[in-house]
Amino acid sequence: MSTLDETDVRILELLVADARRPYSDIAAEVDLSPPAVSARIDRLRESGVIRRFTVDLDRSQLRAGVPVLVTLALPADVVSEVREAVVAADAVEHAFVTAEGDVVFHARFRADAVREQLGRLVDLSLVDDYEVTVVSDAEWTPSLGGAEFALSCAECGNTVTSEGRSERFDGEQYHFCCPSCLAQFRERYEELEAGAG
Amino acid sequence: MSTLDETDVRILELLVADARRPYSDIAAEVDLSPPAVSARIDRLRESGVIRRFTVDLDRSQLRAGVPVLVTLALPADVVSEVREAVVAADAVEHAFVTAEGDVVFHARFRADAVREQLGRLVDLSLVDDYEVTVVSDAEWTPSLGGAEFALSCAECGNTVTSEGRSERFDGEQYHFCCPSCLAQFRERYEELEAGAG
DNA sequence: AATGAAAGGATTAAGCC
DNA sequence: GGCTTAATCCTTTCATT
Repeated sequence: MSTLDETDVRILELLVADARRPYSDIAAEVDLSPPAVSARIDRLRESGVIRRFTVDLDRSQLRAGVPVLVTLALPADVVSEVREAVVAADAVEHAFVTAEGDVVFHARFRADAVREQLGRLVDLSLVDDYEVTVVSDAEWTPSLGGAEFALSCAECGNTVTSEGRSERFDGEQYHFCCPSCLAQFRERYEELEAGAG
Repeated sequence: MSTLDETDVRILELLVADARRPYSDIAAEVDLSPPAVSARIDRLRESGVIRRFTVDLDRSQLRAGVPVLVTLALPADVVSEVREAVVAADAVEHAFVTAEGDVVFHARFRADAVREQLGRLVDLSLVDDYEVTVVSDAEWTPSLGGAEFALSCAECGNTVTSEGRSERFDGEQYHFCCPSCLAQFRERYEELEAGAG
C-alpha cells in the first residue's frame, strides 16, 4: 500500500485551496524543491487520489436552470444501467447510489420542462417511483481540517501504516489499520446495509 | 449585469476539465491571445462565477468512514441554522437545501459511530425526522450543461431558454427571454442612442 | 484585443545521499 | 528511491498600439 505522508497531505490541502498556485510557492511551504513537488503531484494523480484539477463555479450565476434533487427508486437489475445514463447526462452534477439501490442525483433542469428533461434522461418505465424536489441552496465544501485528511482506518480512525489492509466494499476502497478492524467493519457494514432507513 | 458570451462559456468548460491547462492552450482553442484569456478569467473570478481553482479528490482513499446520504426534515425556523452547522462540518462534502426545507447532505461517518457523529453535527432535538442511507457510489460530474448554456435576458434578467431571441446592437450580441423584452430593449436602446448622438 | 519584450514558473537532466 | 541544483523551455504579464 502506498501511503501518503504528511507532506502529501499538505500539498493536497494547498491545492484544494488554490489549484493554480505555483509549484514553487507550494515547494516553499512544504520545504521542498519545485521539481520534488511536481513529482509528488504526478504520483498523486497517477494513484487516483487527485482525480482532476478543476474549478468550483457559482452555478447560480450561470442560470442554467433550476437545481433539483431527484430520487429514483429502482429494481435492482436496472440500477447500474440507470446510474450510467444519469452520470453521462450533461445536466447532472452529482450522482449517488445508495445501498438500497436508489439513485439520487443533483441536476439542473429548465423550469418549464422538468418532467420532460427527466424523461429524456431516464427511461421512466424502468423506475418504480421517483421524487423531484427543488434545491434552494447547494454547496460543495472541499476544505477539510488537517487531521481528517490522513489515510485513516475506516473502522477506528487510527492512522493506517504499512501493516494495514485495504478492501473494496460496493466498489469503494476502504483502509484498515489491522485485520480485526477490517473484520468488525465488514460486520457493521453489512448490518448497516441490511437495516438502512 | 455583464453577461457571459460563448467564449466565456467555452473557457469555463476547458477549465472545468483541467484547471491547470495553460492559458496559451486555451487561447488557441478559443481563437484569442493568451492575455485576452487571462483577462477574461480574471473577470470571471472577480464576478464570482469562478469561486476557486481546486482539485477533485478521491476521498475514499483519504478519509475514514462510510459515505452516507443524510436527509433531515426540519421545522422552517431552524433550516438555516442547521445548514450552517452541516456545511461547516469537516465530514460533510456536499449539502443541499430543498425548497421544502429539507437539508440533504453527503458525508463520511465512521462505521462504529454513525449516530453519534450525526448527533455531534446536528442537534437532533431540532429535527422532525431523519434518514441515513449508505452510499455505494458517488460521482461528481461538473459540466456547464452543454448547449443550453446560461444567458440571462438583457432586459429583465430572466433565464434565456431556447425560446429566447438574440440580436446584435452596435456589434454586440444581446440575449432576450422573449420577443417583448427584445422590443422593449430596442426601444430604450434607440432612445439612448438618439439622445447621445 | 493583439503584439513583443521582460519576468516568472515548470521541467528536464545530471549528480548526490 | 527520492532529493537538489542548474539550465532550458514554456507561460504569463506588462506596456504599447
